[in-house]
Amino acid sequence: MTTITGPQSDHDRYDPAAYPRFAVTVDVVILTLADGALQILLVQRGQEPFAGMWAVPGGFKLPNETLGEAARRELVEETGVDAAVLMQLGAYGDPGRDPRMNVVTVAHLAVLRELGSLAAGTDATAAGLFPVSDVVGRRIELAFDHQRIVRDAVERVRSDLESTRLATAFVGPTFTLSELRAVYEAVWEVELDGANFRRSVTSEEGWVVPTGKRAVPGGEGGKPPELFRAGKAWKYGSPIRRPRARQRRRAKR
Amino acid sequence: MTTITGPQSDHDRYDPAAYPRFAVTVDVVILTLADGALQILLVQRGQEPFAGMWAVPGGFKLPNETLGEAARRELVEETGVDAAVLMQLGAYGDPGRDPRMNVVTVAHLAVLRELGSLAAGTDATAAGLFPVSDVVGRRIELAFDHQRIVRDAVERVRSDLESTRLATAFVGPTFTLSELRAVYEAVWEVELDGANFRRSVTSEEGWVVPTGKRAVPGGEGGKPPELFRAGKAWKYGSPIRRPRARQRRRAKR
DNA sequence: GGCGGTATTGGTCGACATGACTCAAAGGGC
DNA sequence: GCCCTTTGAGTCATGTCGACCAATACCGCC
Repeated sequence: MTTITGPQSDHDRYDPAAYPRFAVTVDVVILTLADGALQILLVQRGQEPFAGMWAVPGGFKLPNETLGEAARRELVEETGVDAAVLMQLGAYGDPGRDPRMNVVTVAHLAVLRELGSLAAGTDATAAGLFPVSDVVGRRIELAFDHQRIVRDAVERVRSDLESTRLATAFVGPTFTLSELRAVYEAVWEVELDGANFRRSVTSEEGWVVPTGKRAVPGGEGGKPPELFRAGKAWKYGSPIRRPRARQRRRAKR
Repeated sequence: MTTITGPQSDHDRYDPAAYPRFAVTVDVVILTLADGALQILLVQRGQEPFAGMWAVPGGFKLPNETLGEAARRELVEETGVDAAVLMQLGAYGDPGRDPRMNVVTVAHLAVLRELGSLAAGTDATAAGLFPVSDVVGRRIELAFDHQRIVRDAVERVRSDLESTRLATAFVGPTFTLSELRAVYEAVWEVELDGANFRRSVTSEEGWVVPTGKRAVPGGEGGKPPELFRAGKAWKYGSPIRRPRARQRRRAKR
C-alpha cells in the first residue's frame, strides 16, 4: 500500500461531547397491495408541526435498539403484523426538516401482504390506506419531507422487484402465479403475459417452489391453479425483466 | 381510501425534548482503481477508541448542512478532490458501536478516478490506499463497524456497475474502452471480451459518446484507441451484464 | 348434462441478444 | 522491414424473450 500523511479524520479531533446533538427517528413506509394498486399506510398527525396532515408512521430510536429493531417496533405498533419484509431505505437529514429540532430520520420500507384489518388501537388519531399514486401525484400532501421518502420507497420497490424475491412479500405464504404476476403488474403498471411469466419464474432455480397443492378457482371460474411458495435465495439472476421501452398499458377488457 | 382509528405515531406523543440524543456522523468509503484492483482510502486513528487502527474517514454532521454536504466536506478534506460520484449507502446505528456515546453514522460511497497524489495535509496521522480485498478478507482490521460498511460499499459498487454509469466515475473525463473495461474486470474480478464489450456499450444510446479523438498507444504499442466521454443518463437498460454462472477467471497470459 | 366463459398451462415461432471466435487495421521497438 | 502489440469490425451458433396459439379444467347458467 501507499502511506502518506494527510488530514486526520475529525472523528476524534475535538471533544466528542462538544458536537451537535440530534434526535434520530425511524420512519416506516408500509406498502401493500389492494384493489390492484400499490397502497401506503399513513397516519394523521395530532400535534404541531404539521398537525392534521398525513405522514409516514415513525418514532424515535432508542439507544439500546438497532435501527432495524426500532423500525420493526414501529411497524408492529401500527399494523400488529410482524411477518413482513423490512429493509432500510436511507437517511434524511436536511437542515430544518423538522422545525422543532435537529432530526435525522432513517427511512425504512416494509412490504406486507394485503392486511385485512389494521390493528385498531386506542388512540383517536386516524390511520388510512392510500394509493401511492395519490401521494406521488401530490393529491395528498404529506408532512415533513415524507413526500420525497415515499417517492424513493416506490422507486426502490419498482427496482428491487426486478432483481430480488421482493414480490413474494406482497402475497401470502403460498400463492398462485397469477397472484404473483398481479404484484408485478400493479407495481410496474404494465401487463405481463401469463405464459411467459410462468416460464420465467419457474425456470430460475429456487425462485418459486411448487407445493403440489392447488387453489380453488375464483368466482370467475378457470382451471385450479398450482400453489407455490417462495424459495430461499433473496437475490436472483434474472427473475422477471421489466418492460423497458414500449410499455403496453393494460389493453383489452 | 379506508380510514380506521389506530395507534398514533409516537412522533408527537410526548415531549420531544425528552427523547434520547445522538451524535450523527458521516463516513465516506472512498474507492478508486490502482494496480488493476479496487482500492480504498483509510485513515489511522490517533485517539481512543480504536487508537492506531485503520478506519474509514468521517466526521460529525453539522446542523446547517445536509448529509450529502457533510460527506462531500469530508471527501474534500481527505483527498482534495471534489469531482467525484458521491452517494449514500445507508445508516448504521447499532447500540454500542461507539463506546463513547450514542452515534448513528450515515455511510457514503465516493468513487474517484485514480488519485495521483493524495492531498498531503498538515496532520501527522497517516492515510493510505489499501486493496479492498485486504479489508474484506479481514487481513486489515478496521475500527468500529467499518468492516461491515466497507463490505456493503463494495457490494453496492459491484451491483451498480451493472445498471448505472458508475464505471465512468473510475476513469477520467475522456477514456478509452479498454480503460472502461478494466474497471469492470477489476471490480468484478472477471475477464471480459473486448469486442463484445465494445458492442454492448456502444449499442446502448447515450451510454458512451465518441469524441472523435484518439489516444496515443501505450508502451506496448497497438492501434491508437478512440476516446469516449460519458453520456448523460445515469441509469441504463442493460449496459454490461455481469457474468453469472461460470466466471472465467483471467485465463491466458 | 351441455354450453359459453375464464383462467391456467404447455407449446411454437421469429426477433434479438449474447458469448466465442476470426481477422484486418494501425501503431511501437528493434 | 519484421514481429510484437492493441484496437475494432465481423461471423456464427446458441439462448432468451415477447407474441401468440391451443389444450385443460374449472365456473355459472340454461
